[in-house]
Amino acid sequence: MKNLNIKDIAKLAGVGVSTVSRVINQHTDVKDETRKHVQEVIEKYNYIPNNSARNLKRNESMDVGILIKGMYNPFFARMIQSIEKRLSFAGYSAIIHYNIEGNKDIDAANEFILEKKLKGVICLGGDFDQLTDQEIQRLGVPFILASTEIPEKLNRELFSSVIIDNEKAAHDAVTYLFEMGHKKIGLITTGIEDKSVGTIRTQGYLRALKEHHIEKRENYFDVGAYTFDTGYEAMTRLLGKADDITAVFAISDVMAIGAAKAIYESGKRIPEDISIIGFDDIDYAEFYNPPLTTVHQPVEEIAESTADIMIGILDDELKHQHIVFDTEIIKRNSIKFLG
Amino acid sequence: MKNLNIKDIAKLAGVGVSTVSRVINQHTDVKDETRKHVQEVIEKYNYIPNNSARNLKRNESMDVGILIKGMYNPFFARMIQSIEKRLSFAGYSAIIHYNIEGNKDIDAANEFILEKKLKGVICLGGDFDQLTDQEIQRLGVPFILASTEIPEKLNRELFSSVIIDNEKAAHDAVTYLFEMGHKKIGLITTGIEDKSVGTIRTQGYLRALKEHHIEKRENYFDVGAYTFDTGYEAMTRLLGKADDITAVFAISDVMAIGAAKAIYESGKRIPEDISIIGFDDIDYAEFYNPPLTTVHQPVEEIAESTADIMIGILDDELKHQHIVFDTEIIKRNSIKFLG
DNA sequence: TTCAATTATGAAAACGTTACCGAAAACGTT
DNA sequence: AACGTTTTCGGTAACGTTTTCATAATTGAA
Repeated sequence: MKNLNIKDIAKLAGVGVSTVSRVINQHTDVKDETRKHVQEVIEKYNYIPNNSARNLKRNESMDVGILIKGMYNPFFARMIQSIEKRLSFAGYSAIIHYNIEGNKDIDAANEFILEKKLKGVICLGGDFDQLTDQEIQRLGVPFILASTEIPEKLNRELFSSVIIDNEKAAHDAVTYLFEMGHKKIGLITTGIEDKSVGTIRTQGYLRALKEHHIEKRENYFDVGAYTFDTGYEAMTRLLGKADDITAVFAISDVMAIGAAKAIYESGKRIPEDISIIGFDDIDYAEFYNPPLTTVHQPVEEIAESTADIMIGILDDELKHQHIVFDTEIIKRNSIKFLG
Repeated sequence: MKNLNIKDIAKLAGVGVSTVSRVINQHTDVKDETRKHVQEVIEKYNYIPNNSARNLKRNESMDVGILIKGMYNPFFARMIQSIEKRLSFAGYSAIIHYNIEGNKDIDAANEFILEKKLKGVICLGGDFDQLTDQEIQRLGVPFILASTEIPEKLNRELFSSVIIDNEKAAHDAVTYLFEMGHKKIGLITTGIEDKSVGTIRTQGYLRALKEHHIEKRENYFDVGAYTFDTGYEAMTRLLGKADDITAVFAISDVMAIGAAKAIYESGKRIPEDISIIGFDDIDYAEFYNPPLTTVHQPVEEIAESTADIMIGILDDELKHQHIVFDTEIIKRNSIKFLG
């Protein structure tokens, strides 16, 4: 029972193929009567148009790519799901690809697009500091950066972004720590040199310190890579070289929780001996013991905006735009008030 | 700068289109000399064959679908990533789709395949108890069930599966609880009526009870839906109607962690007052406080096997097969020894 | 009724590949 | 040199759509 094609349907319905095509694509120039009849035949024989043929003719696909930077990460995992849901509802497919490798995030995107003839690309995370307007234009499809840092030199009409203000969020987090009486504040971050999200959050930390006249101490820093393990290791080192800290700011919840394990293993308690604040507000944070104080990113909204922008642009109803969502400190029980 | 096609390359290389096609597809019947020359031209002009045209001609795609049952779930999220990695390495794309809806998991798969002309489908979770051999055959593509329960009546040559023995794993978990001195053991599961994973794990629990001559008590059960929230709610109810339990077995780590929160809020401690054992061994478990004792599923291996089977079958090097991985109880600190 | 304007339809030419088929070229054997 | 084999190659017909173009059917105005 081979699959029917448009010709078969045309014959079955007693019309020409172009009429069937018009019905499928909801063109207006077909008589209501014939439209209904053709639709019935399509229904009856369960005909599904061949996507490859359609894509070939139209020279495009209905696929949008999601390129994810880095290893497994619950925050991105959550975003992917919401994006896919919305994309799929609008008739698009999500093709996901994890870009584990290094720094050429834009090249990865480009290859991805060319190979799969994608209609658009969404990047989750990644470092685009070297990105140029030219490169974006060469991509040739709507390009959205989500949950990353946006280089300022870029022409903002060429792409969309949906992000948070990482510098401010980090600043607020350590300010909150300060308000709770903490002055010796450790930092578990992911970078200090580049222009990545981690570095920007580090800058927020630094600004808050300066603002409250707290001296910056090199031995209060350590670096991980957005995983439980590396958070654990970073904290272990921190405990060794900075045993006087009363609080630590980890720039991701998973690192915060990794760090917590190191704290417990060192015989200290949270928050009695060391306070800790995370970043992201993954659902695990609320259920951690003690419930983790953290800066909340509206994942769901970020994901939905991202998808909606892509859909809007693809449907020609939207131009590129740049959204920055507010973050919020969710106060739970991992921070002690020092008075 | 429109994209080049195979004809352009043929002209540029001074050969026929079929020769270029042969080079692209690594056919053997082309002289080494010409092959090299054509390859150089392809390289030079950065030519990428049009996938739609190729798929149309070959009447197939290079896409394999991943259909995921239920809402966001860190266990599946992790599997998706590993499967995608491997699939992508072998030249296939992963098209993911979350099948939130009800029970017609096979219909979802079928529609998915037809619409996207998928080369194969992998289902993560889902309930296939109503599935028939006929339906599988009608799918027409390699079909792999992962991390779910496999109905016995099915002809095992028609599909692959990679699973664990849920009944035994659950049985082992509560047996371990028994060996640690527990006799009043609560259960947080997801179902008791159907043929789902949850029900099978419930049966393992029941068998262990019987084996150790522990009376089954209806008020020791409660039901959630694989989320933190529902685990929390289930435990809250359990605490109300069964305040004498000394341990609880949650059939997923996220429900266990949700349950833990309810336990803490009731003023009890883990494991001093109530012991808890989870299922899955998601990475949260190791980093939870206290580290959660749980039954470990080899996610990575399950994912890799799943992908490898799909690739093997697609490349005609493998037949359908059925793998069941061993689980293992990871003893951490959420269980008290009652003596 | 007649003609122009509009609407509805079908035929056929693409879109960029692959694969079949036959022919040319290269090779070996006598 | 003549022949049969084998290797290498090019022409071309599909694959199932969409879209353009021409034409047939319908409508409206005179």
